[in-house]
Amino acid sequence: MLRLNRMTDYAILVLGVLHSRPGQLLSSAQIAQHAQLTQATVAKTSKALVAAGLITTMRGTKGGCELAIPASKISIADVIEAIEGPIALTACVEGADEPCSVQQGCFMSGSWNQINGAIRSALDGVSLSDLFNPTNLFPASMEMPKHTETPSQT
Amino acid sequence: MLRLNRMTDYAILVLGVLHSRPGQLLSSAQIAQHAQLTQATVAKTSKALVAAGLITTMRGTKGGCELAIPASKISIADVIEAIEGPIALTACVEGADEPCSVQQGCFMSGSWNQINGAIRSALDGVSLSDLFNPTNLFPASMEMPKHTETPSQT
DNA sequence: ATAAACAAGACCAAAATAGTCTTGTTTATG
DNA sequence: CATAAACAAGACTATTTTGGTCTTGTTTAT
Repeated sequence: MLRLNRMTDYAILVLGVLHSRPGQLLSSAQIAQHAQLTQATVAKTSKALVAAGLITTMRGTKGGCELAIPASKISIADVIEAIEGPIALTACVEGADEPCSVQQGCFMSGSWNQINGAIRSALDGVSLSDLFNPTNLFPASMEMPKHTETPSQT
Repeated sequence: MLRLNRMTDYAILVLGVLHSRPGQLLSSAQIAQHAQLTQATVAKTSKALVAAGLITTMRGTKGGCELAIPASKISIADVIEAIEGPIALTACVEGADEPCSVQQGCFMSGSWNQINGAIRSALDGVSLSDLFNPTNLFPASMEMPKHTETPSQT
């Protein structure tokens, strides 16, 4: 199972809380309460989101966080990259120092770029507002009972 | 970074070795030698590949492994699923027992199916033979120097 | 009967991840 | 100016996951 870090999951939650309260500066403690996380975990998550430019923070009393850009402009890929780094399936080569210890192994190489590109565009194609309002993604087709009329069947 | 398990990487190597010697029964020790892995690791990898029906094994002296189906019929998705289980990015819900501990969190839900579907088809679209012969994927365009004529530029 | 191979699972080690804690800096307010 | 509330940064620990090994058992050709 390819799976997201739990921290990425938390990041989505945090962004979701901020999204649900547009224009408000929320302290990490408030976010923690809404997302049912500890303040420390929210703070840790926020750090990466700030670094990635997805949220902005104000320090001092009355400080807090808010979305830096609208949720519709933030893709899932952005969040994953903010927390987990570049999106790429790696095989054979992990870093770059050891190209490949096996001669026979490196018949591949090029194809991963193709695969990674496809995955990235899949993740890039869904914004946080899509995620938070799933109806955006299902414009009246799909999941419909069979007996209901469907506009245009695939 | 979304990354493959190292075991999945090994599985691709093992399949690559088998693919490079079609029709031969190779013992796990032989595969290990070619893939520069230990016999034990190859055996562990093979177990999952057998369970997934990607390779077949013969027991006893003269026993060994071979591809159960041609490499062109095995997709990257097949290999990943064989080793890592179902392909799906999970967020919010990990398993199924605890639907979501956060009310505000589960505004999402549906969209992940969309995302997962896209990722799966990306991984499904590349077979092992594509991976082993990357030229299949680059039918004379892409990575070409600018000054060379390109059939149809995007 | 024996040896070479796979089968299966227990088990340990190592690495990655999650989570906590401490210390420091910024800023509004009385 | 002092204080309290908030973010900032990073060290540190614990947990979980992953990787790898080992042992025992079964199958089969010679």
